[in-house]
Amino acid sequence: MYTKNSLKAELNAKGWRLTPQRQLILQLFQNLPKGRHLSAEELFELLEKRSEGISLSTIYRTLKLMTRMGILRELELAEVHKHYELNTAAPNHHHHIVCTQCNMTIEFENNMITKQAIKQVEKSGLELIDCQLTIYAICPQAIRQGFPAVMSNNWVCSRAINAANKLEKDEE
Amino acid sequence: MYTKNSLKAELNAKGWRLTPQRQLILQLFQNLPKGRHLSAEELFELLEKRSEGISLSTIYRTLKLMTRMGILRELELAEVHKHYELNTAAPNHHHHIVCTQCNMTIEFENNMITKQAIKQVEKSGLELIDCQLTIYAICPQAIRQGFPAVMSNNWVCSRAINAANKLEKDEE
DNA sequence: TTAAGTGCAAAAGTTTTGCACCAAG
DNA sequence: CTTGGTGCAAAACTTTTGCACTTAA
Repeated sequence: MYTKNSLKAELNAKGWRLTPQRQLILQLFQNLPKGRHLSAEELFELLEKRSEGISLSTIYRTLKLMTRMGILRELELAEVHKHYELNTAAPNHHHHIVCTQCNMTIEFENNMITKQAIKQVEKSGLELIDCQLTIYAICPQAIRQGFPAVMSNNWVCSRAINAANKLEKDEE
Repeated sequence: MYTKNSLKAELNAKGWRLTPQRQLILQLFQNLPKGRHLSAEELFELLEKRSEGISLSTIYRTLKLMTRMGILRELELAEVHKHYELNTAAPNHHHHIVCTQCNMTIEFENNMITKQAIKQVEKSGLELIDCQLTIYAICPQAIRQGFPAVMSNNWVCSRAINAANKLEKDEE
């Protein structure tokens, strides 16, 4: 959990500055419901709604910076865009199962995986920033529709629609 | 390992067709050195060099199709583009460590991780297609340069350059 | 024969950049 | 003050699509 001051300290240590935009973006991530992640575009729209507009380019620049600093983690899910969420200490890392057909995402924690990741990275002599197990799978709905044929490129299983609706609600 | 016939069978079973382009692309992936993966653009250039040009759109379409069929796996490494490689049976899946600064990639196998992934996905009732643990880390070179400050956006550590040179050679 | 696949060119997106201005340290 | 950050608009890329033409089955 960052305070204004600890964020400032960490930035300044590297010759970077604390700006209202950076503060706002981090704060927003810290208030996000657990398990929720945002793309650059979503973040942009969220801020616009609150009329605390930040330009898209600043958002892109900030997301990249914070990812490099290890403050955010960049998720590469089946969806088109990169998504971001707060990075937490290694043993609390969570991982994702994604339906390749409908993008439905399930989050889970599994310490054994995280531990193995730490072991692997130590063995290689690098320094861990983040680790993510992404499992690509097909959900039962999609199987029932006869994956991988039948459905068109835009086919969306109903679970996905439910998940999308749920997210919409969370935002209100 | 697909033969022309087994590929054809699998395609036809879903109402799709075997085309010279699809055959060529799959063949190319099957001949790739172990651990090598390609982006759409790289694949395009590789084919162009051999004057067996396939249009970029066909390449994109084919990569997507084969990923959905489970023939290829889509890797989301730190690099900009998606990369693709042959998908193998689950217990042989390998995972990646990527330096977020220089994109240097280390491949490793770890059955415990794969087993946990299988367990997780079974628990959730979906059907596994692929699982990838991606570890984001910083390599010693990058640390020495004072990560995460100092280096510009384009900074590339020498290890990356070595790795790149090595790849070039593999291609000849 | 006919439905699917290809290539091309155009469109749609996403992400990055140059530059003038502003502001944190 | 001076260096880094922001916003804007333009540029650069990546990926998708419409369409006419080919071709696998």
